[in-house]
Amino acid sequence: MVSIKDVAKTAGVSTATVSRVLANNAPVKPETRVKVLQAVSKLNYRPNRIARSLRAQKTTKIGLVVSDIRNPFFTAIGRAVEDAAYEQGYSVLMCNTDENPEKEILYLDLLQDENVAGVIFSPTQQFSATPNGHQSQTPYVIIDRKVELQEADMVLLDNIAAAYELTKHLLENGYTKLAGLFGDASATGRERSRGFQKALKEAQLEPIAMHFISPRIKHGYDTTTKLLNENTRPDAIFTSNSLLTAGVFRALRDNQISIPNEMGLVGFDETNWGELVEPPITVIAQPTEEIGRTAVELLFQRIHNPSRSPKTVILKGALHAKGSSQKK
Amino acid sequence: MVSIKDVAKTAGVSTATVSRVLANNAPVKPETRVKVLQAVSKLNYRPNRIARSLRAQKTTKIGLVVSDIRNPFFTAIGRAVEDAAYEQGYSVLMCNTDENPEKEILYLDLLQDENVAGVIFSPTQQFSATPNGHQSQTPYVIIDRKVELQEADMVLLDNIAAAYELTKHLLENGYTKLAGLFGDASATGRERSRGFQKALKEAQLEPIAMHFISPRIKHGYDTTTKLLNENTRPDAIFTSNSLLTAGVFRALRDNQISIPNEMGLVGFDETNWGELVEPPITVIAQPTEEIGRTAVELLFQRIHNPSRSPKTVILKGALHAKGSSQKK
DNA sequence: CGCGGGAGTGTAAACGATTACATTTTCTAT
DNA sequence: ATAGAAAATGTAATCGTTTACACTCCCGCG
Repeated sequence: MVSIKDVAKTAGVSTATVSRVLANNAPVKPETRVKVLQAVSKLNYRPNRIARSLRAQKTTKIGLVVSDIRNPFFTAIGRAVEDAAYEQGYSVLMCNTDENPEKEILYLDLLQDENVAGVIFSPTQQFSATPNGHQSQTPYVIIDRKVELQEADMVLLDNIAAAYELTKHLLENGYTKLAGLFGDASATGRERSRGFQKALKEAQLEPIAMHFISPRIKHGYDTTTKLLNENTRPDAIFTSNSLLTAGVFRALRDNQISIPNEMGLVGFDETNWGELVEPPITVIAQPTEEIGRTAVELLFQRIHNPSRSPKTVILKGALHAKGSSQKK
Repeated sequence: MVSIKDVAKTAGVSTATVSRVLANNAPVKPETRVKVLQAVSKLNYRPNRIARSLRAQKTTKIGLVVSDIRNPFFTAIGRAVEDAAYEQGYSVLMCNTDENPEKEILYLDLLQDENVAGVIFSPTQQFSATPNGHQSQTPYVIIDRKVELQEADMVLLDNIAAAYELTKHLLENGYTKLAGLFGDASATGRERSRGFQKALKEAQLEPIAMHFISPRIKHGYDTTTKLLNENTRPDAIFTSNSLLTAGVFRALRDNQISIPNEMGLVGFDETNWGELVEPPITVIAQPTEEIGRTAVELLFQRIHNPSRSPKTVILKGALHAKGSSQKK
C-alpha cells in the first residue's frame, strides 16, 4: 500500500508538506505543491481514511438505524438521508434492527465504536437512553418514534392530528362503525390511536374495536378475519401502519368484502402498491424526503454545537383521499 | 475517551496485557485476567475500532453497492447480506449509486479508503473494472449483472433460461402477439430479451415489439400507452423489471384493458404488491435470500484466499404462475 | 548592517490499538 | 538448592495520518 511517506520521498519533501497540500490549505510554495501533486498522481496515492480518523478523532460518517429496511417508509427515509449527507461529504452506514432491542444495542455500540459523527434512528419500544450504561456522547437524532425518557433532537409526525384527520375523513364519508388496528412496536401506534379516539368522541361515537398488534402483514390479516366473524361488524377499518393495511386489504379480498361500499379502509404511508390496487387506498402520506433532510440538518447542527438545547420538529402528514374510503 | 491505557493503569498492568485479555486469547494468569476485566467494566471501556483497524490493516466491514435501494429486489438482497455478514461478525455499509457511474466510482473509492474487507455490488452499465486507474485489490463479488471485461466472482440469475420459461408460459396460455419491455440500465435486460426471443423463435413467432427503456415506472407507463395506440396491438406484455411491470399495470388499468383476457402480463421479481392487485401478477421470483448469502460466502472465500480462481454461481428463478397470464 | 517577522518547510509527537521481542516470574526436575 | 524451561508480563515499535513546534530563509525597515 502506498502511503504518505512514499509520496514525500518521491516528491522530495517531508510528509508534513504532503499533508499540507492535501488536507488543509496551509501555505505551500506553488512549485512544491505541483511536485507533490505529481507524485500523488504518479503513485496513485489515496489517503488512508482510517489513519486520518484516528488522528482527527472523528469521522465523516453518520449512522442510520432503522427497524426494518424492507418497510418502504424507511427506505424512502434512507434515500433522503443519504442524499442530504452526500451533499455534505458524509457517507451513511445503514443498519437494521428488526425491532430487536439486542440488535439495536449492538448496532448503536458498533456505530459509536466506529466513531461516527452522529446517528439518526428510530428506536424500538424498549429503547433506553443509555444502553450498556456507557454514556454515549455521540450526537443523535430520533425519527418517527417519540421517546419520553430524555432530551434529544427529534423529527416526528404530528400523529394525533394526522389520525384525527384520517378518522374524520371516514366519518364525513358516512362510515360510523370504525375499527382501529394499531402497531404495538412503538409509541407511534399509541399516538395514532389517540387521534382516532378523539375524532370519534367528537362525533359522539364509540369505536367498534381497537387492536394493538405486531406490525406485520400476517397480523393484519388474522385480526381482520376475526373482526369479520364478530357480531357487530365494522363498516370501516383504520390502520396505523402500511404493513397492517396490506394484511387487511388481503383479508377483505379473500373474504370477498367489497371496498369501499361494504367496508372502508384507510392507512398510513405511501407505498408503491397503494395506488395500483382496486380501489386505491386512502392514506396519510408522510413527507419522507423532508423527514430525512430535517434529521440530517438537526444532526449537523448538534455536531457543530453539542450543547445547543434539543429541538423537536413536528411535521404534518398529507391526506390522499382515494377510492377505498369513498362510497359510490 | 477512555483508552486501553486507562484500563492498564486501573488494573495495574501494561497495555499489552490488557490487549492480550481482550483481543487474542494469549496466555494470561487467571487473576490478572479478572483484574483487567474488572477495570474494563468499571471504566466502561470499549476498544477503539479505528485504532484496531489501523494497526491490523483490515476491518470487519463489507460494502454493499446497489443501484437503487428502493427497488424491493435490492432491499431483499440487503437484508440477506446483512444477516449473513452479521453471523460472521461483519457489518455492512450500504451505498446507493442511483445508476450513476460517478456515484459508483465515488462509493467504490470510499469503501476502499475505508479499508473494507470486501465489496458486493451490482455494477452500472458503464462500470469499468479499474475505476480511476488505481488497481483495487479489494476483493469483490458482482451480483445481478454480468460484467464481461474481467474475471471476478459473480452471483447471477440464469436470465436467459428464466425469460425463456416465462415466455413459454405465455405461449402455453394462448398468447401469441407478445411485446417485450426491457431495462436498458444493465446487461440483465439484454439477456432476458434473448430468452424471450428464443422462446418465440422456437414457436415460429415474431415479437410484436421490443423496447429497451430506462427501468422506471413512468417509462413502463408511457411505452405501454404507445403500444396500445399502434395498429397491431399485442395480446401480452413481457417485462424484465418490477418497476416496468408496475408502469405497465397502471397504464393498462387507466386504459381499461382487462387482464388477463384482453392482455396478459408477466414480469420479474416478487414485490409486496404483485399479489394484492387484481389479478395477481405472474412473475419469475429470484431467490434473493440465496443470492445474498452466496455473495457473502464467495466474498469470504476470496478474502481468505485472494488468489483462488474466480467462481461464478448461477441460480435459477422460480415461476409463480398467477392470474395475470391465464385467461379465464 | 542588524533585526523582526512572515512564509515555507521539517521533525517528531500524538491518535489507540496490537505484537515482536525482551524481561521477569514461576515451575519442574535433578 | 539451582539450572533451565515455560509461562506471564512489560517495553516499545508500528499502522498512516495531522499538526504543534522549531527551524531556516528572505525581505523590508530603521
